[in-house]
Amino acid sequence: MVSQFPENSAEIEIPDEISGLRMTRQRQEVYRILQLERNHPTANDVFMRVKDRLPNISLATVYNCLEALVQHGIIRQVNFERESSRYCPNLSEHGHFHDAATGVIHDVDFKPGVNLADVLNLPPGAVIDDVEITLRGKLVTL
Amino acid sequence: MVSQFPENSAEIEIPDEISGLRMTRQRQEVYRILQLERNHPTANDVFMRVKDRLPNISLATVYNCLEALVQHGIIRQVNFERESSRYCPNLSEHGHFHDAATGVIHDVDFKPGVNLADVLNLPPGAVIDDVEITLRGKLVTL
DNA sequence: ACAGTAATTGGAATTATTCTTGATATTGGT
DNA sequence: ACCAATATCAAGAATAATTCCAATTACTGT
Repeated sequence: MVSQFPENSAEIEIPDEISGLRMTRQRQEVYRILQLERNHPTANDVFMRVKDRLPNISLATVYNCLEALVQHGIIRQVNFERESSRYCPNLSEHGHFHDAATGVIHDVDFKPGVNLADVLNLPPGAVIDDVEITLRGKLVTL
Repeated sequence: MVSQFPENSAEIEIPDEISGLRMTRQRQEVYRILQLERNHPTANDVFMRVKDRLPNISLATVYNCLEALVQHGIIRQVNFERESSRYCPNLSEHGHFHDAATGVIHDVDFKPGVNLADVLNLPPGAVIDDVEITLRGKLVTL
């Protein structure tokens, strides 16, 4: 089953299955919110938004859906300090800039052709599976 | 007051005050553990270790001490995913390599002369206060 | 020594997240 | 289409790290 409500202009088509994960109605709606809200929502943010469409969904289900999507590499889980986890659908390898003034989190792309080993003194024999770069600072209006 | 127990070979002298923070007995002992245990202990790890010397210390105090030390820039707080916070006395700007096999966390230094703006497409006007780089992977014996 | 401030304790409270259990839904085989 | 097996969901209880709070205790400057 693909998404209902084609009357909504912000509609996003989500298939029945993504990389081996069966996209149930709940997972579709959770995923849709992430596509629409590009501001790195928390599980609770997603929960509140998704209730518009699925009034009976539970927070536990939102957590389950997010976990399933993360596990299948469909979305990314992002953590800042000890704050609640945030989720983003941007799969390209990227970092995050956390604006201290506004609290807004901006995606930061790597410049092409950059190699980590050029920048860091990695321990010998280190094979990197995952990189996480977080910047904190302010946006100064020029 | 400086540290008692000079008979301990692993003794580390800790002054009465560090960068404006009064070093109480509890803060001294917490800080000492961090200097001795360079393996990024959690608050609870520190708590258990520090009880050898201060049997009546409370976990809340360990948290308070760690917070005071972090706030005064004497130690750094490091977070991995949603795991409990870890603490390290290495103040030089560095990243962390998390060995998935052993769970050990290695400090990773930046190569000299590297500028973040060379590597990342920062949003215009971004002033960076803090950088956090975490790598996850395995150490392969060559 | 005294008053005022800061730090410590121990336990309760908080918060994000996970777990558990029973109900629902979906799939594949016949 | 029907049934059994499996997967998912919902609701609330449980957990774990951390913070908060109120009552002592320690330290500081005068």
